[in-house]
Amino acid sequence: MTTIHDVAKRAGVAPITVSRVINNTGYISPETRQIVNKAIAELGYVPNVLARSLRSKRTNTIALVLTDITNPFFTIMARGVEDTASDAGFNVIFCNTDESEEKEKKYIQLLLQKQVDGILLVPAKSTSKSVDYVQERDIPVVVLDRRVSNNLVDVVRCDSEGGAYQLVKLLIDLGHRRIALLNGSVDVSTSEDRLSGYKRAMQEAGAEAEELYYYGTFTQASGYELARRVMAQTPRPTAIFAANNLIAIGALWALQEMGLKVPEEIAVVSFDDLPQSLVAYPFLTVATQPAYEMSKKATDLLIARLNDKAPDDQCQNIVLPVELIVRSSSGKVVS
Amino acid sequence: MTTIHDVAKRAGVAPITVSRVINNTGYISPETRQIVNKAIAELGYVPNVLARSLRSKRTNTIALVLTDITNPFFTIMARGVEDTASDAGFNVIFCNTDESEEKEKKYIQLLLQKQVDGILLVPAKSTSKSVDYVQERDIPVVVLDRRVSNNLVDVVRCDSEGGAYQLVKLLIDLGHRRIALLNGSVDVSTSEDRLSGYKRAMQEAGAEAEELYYYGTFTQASGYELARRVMAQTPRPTAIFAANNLIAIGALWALQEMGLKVPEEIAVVSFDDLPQSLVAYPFLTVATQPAYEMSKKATDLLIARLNDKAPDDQCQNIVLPVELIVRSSSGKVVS
DNA sequence: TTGTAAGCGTTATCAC
DNA sequence: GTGATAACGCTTACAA
Repeated sequence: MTTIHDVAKRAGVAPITVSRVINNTGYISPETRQIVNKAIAELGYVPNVLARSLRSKRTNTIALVLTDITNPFFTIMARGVEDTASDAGFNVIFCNTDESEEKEKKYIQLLLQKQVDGILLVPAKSTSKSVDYVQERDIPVVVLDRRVSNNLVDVVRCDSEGGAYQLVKLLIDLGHRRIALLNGSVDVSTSEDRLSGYKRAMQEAGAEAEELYYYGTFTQASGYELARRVMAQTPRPTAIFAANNLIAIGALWALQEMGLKVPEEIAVVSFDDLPQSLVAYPFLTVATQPAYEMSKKATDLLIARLNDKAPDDQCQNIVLPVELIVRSSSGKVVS
Repeated sequence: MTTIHDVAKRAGVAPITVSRVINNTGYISPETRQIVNKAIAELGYVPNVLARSLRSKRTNTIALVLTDITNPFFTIMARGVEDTASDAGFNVIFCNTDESEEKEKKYIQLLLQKQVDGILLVPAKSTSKSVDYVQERDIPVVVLDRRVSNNLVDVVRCDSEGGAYQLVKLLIDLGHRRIALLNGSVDVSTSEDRLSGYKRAMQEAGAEAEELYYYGTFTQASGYELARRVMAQTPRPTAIFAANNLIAIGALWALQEMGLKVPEEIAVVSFDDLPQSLVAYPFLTVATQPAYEMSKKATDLLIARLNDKAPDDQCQNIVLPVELIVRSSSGKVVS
């Protein structure tokens, strides 16, 4: 393996001079720089960032801890973080927790071992102890997508309550009163907030509006399960509000199996859109979150913290608006 | 920051003893182990893997270099690599090259700087010099999903030629003779192989079968573009073979805009399925690749190489079969 | 503009 | 079973 010493010897300079050339620090005469660069090229030298980081106490690496990268919402988020971090000279390590607090803890520990400069966290549970654990070790954290019980932390997320309200309001305006919410997991703030928005809209609709909500998980399997259960009731709901895109798809599978036509026999709306590039015939009415923009904002904030560019006397709580996209699955006015 | 020295001092032992406890190496008396573990817990000590790796020359980290993680095919691959590597005690760094040789080169360099133990590479071009560059520095590489001009490297991929043949054969058996292939990029082996399979099937069909193929990129935008161009011809093709899922979706957008019904007015088949969890009403006839299994195999092979468990006198060339899934988009027999 | 010396936190090597 | 010492490859602090 070629080290900085080998390069220095070949160039006839001291190792620190090579270091200065590599890092563009301090004054170097053009001639020396050229000689050093020649030696680097001839030897095919690649600096060892482990050694660099050990000495400099900076890894230029941040981590994104999320629940499941195969969910397109998080895939897009991952791209947003990667693109933003990369532009700022940072690398990103991704970790999937599968909504498990235990996995989250394990990964957080690993990341601290790796001396990451900062962490972006989508907490598995709103009661997550991970934020405290990281903060105790003086590593900056920014919480992404979900609220967390700890107040002394930066949070960047979208307006789940407002989005849910808009979707349910739309259904109500279309004439629906029996609207079932197929929700995600308990203990996740987005579930709670979407329920709050649902309740607000339902309560505004008055006494005939009947609240029907069910917790599950944010997966297609759970959406399928809940939809079957809900549709077995009498009288049946006339509309379904799925708390995310995977739940919505699971529900659509169930409805199709049961021979129910959307939106004629049952209206469906959902939180989270699917990326345009993955859908042949878009027909789901959704509240869509700016996933890319959100992750970009969070990454910028984290990097600002790393560079002491953000006022650390107070935490930021950034809430981005969601956009209602009305397509055919919500149907027309019900008489 | 708490170091191994702090723990050693508190436990009244030498640093190396703490090291032995952490790593479970050598003989340690149960009492000493307990004392050390107590000190670790009390101080909230987290080992610095930078220092460890610098000394031990092992990072327990591998890298997956792919083109775009927002393509579900690669998202699944990423999960496969992560899950497999994690089980074997390795961490994974992901990099998106966006099919750019330049980005690929930049990332490869970065990964070598980070001293990754090995690299899984989906090469941007089949002429990629990256494999050589990495091998010159004695880092094991396994090439994933695509062939590469260098023969002295392990490759794990799927049978693009066979899958393409099956899809086109299906169309031919259904009566189609004017079949347009909307292909991916030139210089990517999967494009070449899918074209080969297409040609083989077309040639078997005899003289009336008219070869129509177009190169683009593996994106929805390109599929849209090519479909518009192809469908403007007279006489029009009666079937489209999209070289991947994104191209297929782009083509479907174009066909819908042009008011052409699938499969009544034009049949469509595609390479790569979309994950079940993302599709409400599956209707595309596809050749689906075992992405998760492929990435698992590749990761296992790489890790075997890292542990000197694979015979290194010869490279492996693993080709996995693809599966034909016939749905409605390919239509019924054309009279 | 360039160089010397020391140290980052850990483990390999050898010793007891 | 446990420990002393040196070294991994680099950069900080200080000097010249």
